[in-house]
Amino acid sequence: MPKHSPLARDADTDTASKVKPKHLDAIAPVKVSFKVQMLQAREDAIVKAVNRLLAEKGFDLMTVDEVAAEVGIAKASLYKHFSSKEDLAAAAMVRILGLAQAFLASLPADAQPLARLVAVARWMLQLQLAGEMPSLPSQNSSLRANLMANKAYLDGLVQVSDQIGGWIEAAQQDGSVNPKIPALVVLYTLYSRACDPVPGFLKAGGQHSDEEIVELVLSSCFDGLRAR
Amino acid sequence: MPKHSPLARDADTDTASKVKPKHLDAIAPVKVSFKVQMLQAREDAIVKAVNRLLAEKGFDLMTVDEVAAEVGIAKASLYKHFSSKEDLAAAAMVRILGLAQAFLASLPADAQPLARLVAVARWMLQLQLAGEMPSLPSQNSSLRANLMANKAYLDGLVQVSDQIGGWIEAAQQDGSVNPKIPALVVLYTLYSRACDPVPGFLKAGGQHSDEEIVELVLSSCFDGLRAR
DNA sequence: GTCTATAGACCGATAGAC
DNA sequence: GTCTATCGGTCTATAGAC
Repeated sequence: MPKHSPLARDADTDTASKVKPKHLDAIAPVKVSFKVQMLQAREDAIVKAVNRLLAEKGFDLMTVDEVAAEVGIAKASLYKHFSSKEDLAAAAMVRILGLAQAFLASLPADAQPLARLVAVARWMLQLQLAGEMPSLPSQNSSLRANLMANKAYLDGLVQVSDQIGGWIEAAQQDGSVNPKIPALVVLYTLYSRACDPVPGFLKAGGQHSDEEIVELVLSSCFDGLRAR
Repeated sequence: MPKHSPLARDADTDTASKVKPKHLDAIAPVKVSFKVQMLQAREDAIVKAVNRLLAEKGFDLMTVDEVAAEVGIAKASLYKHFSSKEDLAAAAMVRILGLAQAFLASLPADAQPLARLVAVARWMLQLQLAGEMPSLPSQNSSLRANLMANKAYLDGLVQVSDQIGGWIEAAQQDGSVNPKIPALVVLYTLYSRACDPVPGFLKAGGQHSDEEIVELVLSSCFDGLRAR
């Protein structure tokens, strides 16, 4: 779990804490950097593998042995980076939240609020269809407790929610989103596109391309089933 | 789960198959009937317990020991009725499908197609909020295989889907449901209300009553998020 | 020679099955 | 009530860097 340097560092769980004390950098800066880069690269590989497995089988059916095998390292080495299976899942969620923040920031500055919301939903659906959206069971309480104790996760979630929440309110004020629906309901409805089973069913049916599926689900979400 | 009369029933795995051959009924009809009733009552208690636990914790987190404890019988007795954990889940699904069929049949004969669809969605949401909607992970492959091999489940699913599917097509023809959305997408969208996480989130938030939650989700489902 | 990180055996608990 | 498999988590012997 956390490797603290002898110098005053506050708790952190990742490899960055393995960096040499700064006064030694002048002696062998390249080497240290390389070592750290290797560790970070491996951590990244671990998180990506976890992400993929979470998307494919879900938390309960994912085993730590599988993760280790997929990364190609020993299970004990996993526990040098992450102290529990829950931590692995949390790291995957933090990664996704980071990707989400990057996506939100990449939207054109002149985009209308509603267009932004649609773009967010589309992004989540595409990610899900690509098998890259980790979906955690909301029922597992030990997992929930772990997530709620994870600062990086909570921070990311709050930031993303605040940003999207602002767009929802703006869209309701400019009249493009139904103002009768509480903003929180709109937010949850958008979030739930990340674990919507409909895209998977349609994909399994084989009648539609991924693009068609995304647009169909977006249409049912924003326009509703009732005729307009 | 449907209880067939001793007359004209085909092979099945549940207790009903333990019924005495018909020609013996005249000899000791009361006794047999009582015995069978006890077995059926216990089976019913088992399936209801499974249903509740599936709704509460999901398939993966539900243990067979829990089921036995909840029913108040020995675990071994469970295996007299159902040969595997997957079978238990399948029985719960068959029961729910039976309830669904009864509900569909109870709708007034003069109800419009769209009104029927809304009623179905409302029924699923109410069941979910009441903690009585078993939701199975669509990822677990052994469970899926077991369900797909279960005739009673498939039959029930097909019957319900056919009935609702007919209403969807009628609603699209009378112009009340968007005809641009394939009927299958509409059907899946309705089904997915059974495992929609939004009601649970809203309930956990405590800002809305169950009735409000149902109507909010119905509105977002049928009217969409976009303003009309 | 010392020190660290790893790989793979290992353990305890638990769940499904009978 | 027992048996077996599996999973999360740990321990130890070793290989390699310095």
